[in-house]
This record gives sequence, structure tokens and C-alpha cells, in this order.
Amino acid sequence: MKIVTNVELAQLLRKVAAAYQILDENRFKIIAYERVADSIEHLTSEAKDLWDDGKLNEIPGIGEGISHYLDELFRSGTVKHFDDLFKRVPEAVFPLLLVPGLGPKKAYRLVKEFGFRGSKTVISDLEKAAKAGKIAPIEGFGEKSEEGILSSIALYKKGAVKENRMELPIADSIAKAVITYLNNLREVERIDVLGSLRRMVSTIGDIDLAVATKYSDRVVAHFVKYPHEKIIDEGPQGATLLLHNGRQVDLRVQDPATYGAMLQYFTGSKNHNIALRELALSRGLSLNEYGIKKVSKSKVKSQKSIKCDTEEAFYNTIGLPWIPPELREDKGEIEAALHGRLPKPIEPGDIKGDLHIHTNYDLETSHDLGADPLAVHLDRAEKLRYEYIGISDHNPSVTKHTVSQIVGIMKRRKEYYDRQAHGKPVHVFVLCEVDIQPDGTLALPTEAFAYVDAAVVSIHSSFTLAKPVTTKRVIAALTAHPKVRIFGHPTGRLLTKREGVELDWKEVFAVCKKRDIALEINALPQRLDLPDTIVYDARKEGIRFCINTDSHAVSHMDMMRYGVSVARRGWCEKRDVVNTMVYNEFKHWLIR
DNA sequence: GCCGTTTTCGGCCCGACTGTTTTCAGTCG
Repeated sequence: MKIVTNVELAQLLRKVAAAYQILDENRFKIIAYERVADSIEHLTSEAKDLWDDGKLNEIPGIGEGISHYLDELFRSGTVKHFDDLFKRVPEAVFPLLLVPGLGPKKAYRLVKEFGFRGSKTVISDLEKAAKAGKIAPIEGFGEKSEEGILSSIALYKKGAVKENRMELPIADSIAKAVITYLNNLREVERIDVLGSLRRMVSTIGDIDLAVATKYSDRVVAHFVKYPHEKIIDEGPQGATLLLHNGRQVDLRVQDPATYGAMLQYFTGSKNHNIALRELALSRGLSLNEYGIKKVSKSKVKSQKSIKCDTEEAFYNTIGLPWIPPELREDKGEIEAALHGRLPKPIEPGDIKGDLHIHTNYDLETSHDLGADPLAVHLDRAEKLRYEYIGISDHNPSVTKHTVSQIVGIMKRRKEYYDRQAHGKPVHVFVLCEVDIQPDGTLALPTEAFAYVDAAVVSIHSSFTLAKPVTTKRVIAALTAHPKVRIFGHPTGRLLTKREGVELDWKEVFAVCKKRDIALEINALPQRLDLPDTIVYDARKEGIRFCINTDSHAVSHMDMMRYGVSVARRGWCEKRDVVNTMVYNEFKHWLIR
């Protein structure tokens, strides 16, 4: 297999780690490979591109050894050392690692015991063995292991296991339902959503909740009575349920006196927590979910731990200010906190307008119209306390009209919106979302630009062109007309469905910077486009953003907060986002 | 195998739960 993408690369490195684990290699070597796999997964750019630029060593966790192997990989397509390693482990082991509860050691024992061959059939072979009662007698296994393997395989087959992530609103609504249920219990003092949902990651794996209570047993007992498919875990500190919808909910309970440590621990991210614990250790402190202990030379000095009832207290005890959850990804936030350089992330209330709204006005586009008229959107905008909105209908179809027909449509539309908007408390900008055609030209004739205040340009077709071609295409579009002010949903990704286009972001950033074009942060939960990692990179280059909902119905206008959370994860402050400007300033920025 | 405001050697985040065990290894988050 030719390794190209970060996902494949991370898989390869995890496979190396698993093989080393089976061969009882030094466990820190194993951790080293897992760490690199992890940081490659979290990379904003392709590792291959970094290698091209000779910057492989900038990836955290990559040193001389792994760098040398990856060099061989990118050069020749294979790594002899890895191939030799894999020869020492039966191929059938690796598919078993996808079954929950099976790690390298157990998977290896099973493969060796039964002599499984062929990675394609191994899971069904194992299922047969379990059903025949052949696993329980193996040393180290037992009745329960056999049952566990069977139910894990069933889950695996249902697809409920790996990479089955959900969009934010779905996670929100599941969390809300469970919280409502738990709040019926008097013993619950406080409930919080933690984990990736609190950090507002673009897709959510499972729901993490924490409860502050003095009666943990009662809360856990109540929780496991919530309608479920299966209890995955249960203990005095919490429990994990698999719901009927295939989603997992993880609950932790904790005494209010130490709740701050729990909030911090269970919010993650894992990498943030690891980095935080390493920092704490260097200062003679050991962190866990119950509090902070003083240590010396990896020995606990006193058994008494410092209790923190709030997260602020927890961070302060380590000597740091509180870090907003969206920043906790080990992307330099701890360093920034140490030096008092944490950003003050943008808040939903900073948004003064939404510039990407589709109404039901029919301008004979080949794309979707919105469902609601301008007036309805204006009412909503007023309730949201916006000063202005922008109507960004799709351009009229270019194949079904002549240039003069399009100019006519755009002129009539402009006049219509101007009449409708007259005298309203919320200002209306008449924009247009213009297709970036495969050759980089815009799907709106130059003459028609006279009837728009500005244009949002977006890709809606040919998503899979080669990177240099797409880059050229986008740059051509961004520079095609001075009224191009916003680059709409720049990657074109649809979460869990479609990968975004490949772009040379450095080049795109440079053009945006020069022409002061804003990159859209599309707040639609299926998009969340730009991805937060690219927002982070772009912001460092001084690029500004416009957070829009891309509403096709008035209810979509309430999704703005998801876009704001992407900006927060990208370390954006108010000043990094153009639609936080007051009307006059914004108008001055927008209209060229 | 990585890495350095104590270090180029000697460390490497922390704990819960499970199952099969009489003290622990494996897996997970």
C-alpha cells in the first residue's frame, strides 16, 4: 500500500505499536509510536507535505528514528524495518484490534491458539470459536471473556464501534435528554456536559456527562435505569450506557468538594491532559481526577490531595489561568497560559450579522432556494440582536440563461430586496453566492456585479481536482472581481460524508491577506467549514473570518453558535472576525 | 523511541474496570 494520507500513516504507526506490544518491546517505545500516530492524526497539513519541505521533525514526537523510517516510506513506499517487524506477527491479529475489548496481547493469544489465518475471515472465525465455547477454556480467558467477545463482535458488525461519529446538534439533543432525566433526582447537585461536546469538536463520538453529588451510588443507580440497549460499564464512580440509537453515554459522579478536578479531567482532551500532567510533574505536582498531590522523584509525598471544587482552582493550583475548553487540544494553549498569552475567544454575543442567508426569492438558480422570505429572516435577525444581514442567494443558472437575462434577474432582485428592506431596523446587504466553476471563472457575468454589494464565492462542483489545479482555480476566483469579499465554505467538506477539496492553504492565505478577503466559517453543523485546525493556521497568518449560517430556512439562523465555537477552537478573538464589526465599519469593509 | 528552566541519560500521565487471579495484566479513556 502506498501511504499518502495522515489517516493511513497513523494507522501504520499504530500497527507498529501493536506489533511491538505483542513482541514485548520496551513499553516506552510503544508509547512513542502511539504518540506520533496521535499527533499525525491531529496535524493540519499532510505529513507528506511537511516531509517535502523537510519539516518532518516539527511534528511533536518525531525524532531521529521515526523520521528516518518515514523518510524511507515517502521515498520508496515501504519501510523495510516495519515490514520485517510485521513478518514476526500473524497478519490475522490486526483486524481483531477493531473489536472492543481486544488489544494486541489478547488478539495475539487468540490467533496463536486457534491458528487463524487470513485477515478477512478472522473475525467470523473467532465468532464461531466463541459460539462453540472454545474460548473459555483457554488460560487467561473464561466464560465472561467468551461472552464479552461475542457481544463485542455483534457490536462491531452493527458498525456501532469505530469512527461512528455524530454531528453536534444530535449530540446536543441526546445530552439534553439524559440531563433532563438525571435532574429528576434530588441528589444531583450539578450536571455538566464534558468531553468533546464541551470542547465543541466538529463531530462527537460519545457523550460525556459529570454529576456533582454526595450520593454517587444513588445517582449511578438512577442513571443505569435510563432506557438503554446495554450497560457497558458500571462502577461506584460512574457508568457507561449504550443507548438504543447506538450512541454511548458516559457518566462520572463526584463529590462536590473535588468536582473541579473531575471537570478538568473529563473534559480532556487526552493530549491536553497529558501535557498538563507533565507540566505539573515538573513542578512537583501529580494530577488526577480527584485533585492534586505533591510528589518528589515520582513518589507521592503526602497522601492528602489538594481538593479543587472548581476548574479555576484546579488550574490556578498548577500555576495557570483557567483555559477555555475549546482551546484544550495541546496546540500551545499551556505554553500560552504560562506566559499570559491566552486569547480571549470570541463569544456568540459578539456577532453583529449573518452574511450567508438564502431566501425563497426565485432567481432561477440551479441550486436550492431558501424556504422563507426575507421578512421572516429580518424578524429573526432582530431577535438575535443583529445590526445587519446579507442575502447570499445562489447565482442564476448559467446554462439556462443568456448574460443579459442574468443581468435582468439580478437587477430585479436587487430592486425587490431594497424595497423589502426599506425602513427595517436591521440593515440588508444584497450579496450573491457565486459558484467557482471548475476553470476558476465565476458563474456571474461581470455586468451583473453592478447589482450586488459584494459576493461570496464557493465551490459546488468538481471537488476532487488535483491540489495545484484547485489552488489555481480558487485563486483565480478570489481575484476575479473586487467585489469578491468572502470565500464560502472553503473546503466544501460535508462531515462524515465528503472530504473537502485539497488546497495549498499558504497560497490561498496570501491572496486573502493581500485583498483582505474573509474566509467563511460556515456554521451549518454538517459543514463547519473551515475546519478549526485551518482556522488556527489562517489566524496566525493574520487572515480574518466571517462566521455565517448558510441558512436555507429561518431556523438555521440559530446555528450561529456552532460556527462561533469553530472560531473559538481556532483561537479567534472578536477582532479576527469581520461580522463582529458594527454596521458602519462592516459596510466600509464589505463594499468595494 | 523521544526529549531537556534540575537532565544528552534516565526518565517517560493517571486511574478505573474487568476477569481471572490470589497480586496482576490488559484494555480503555
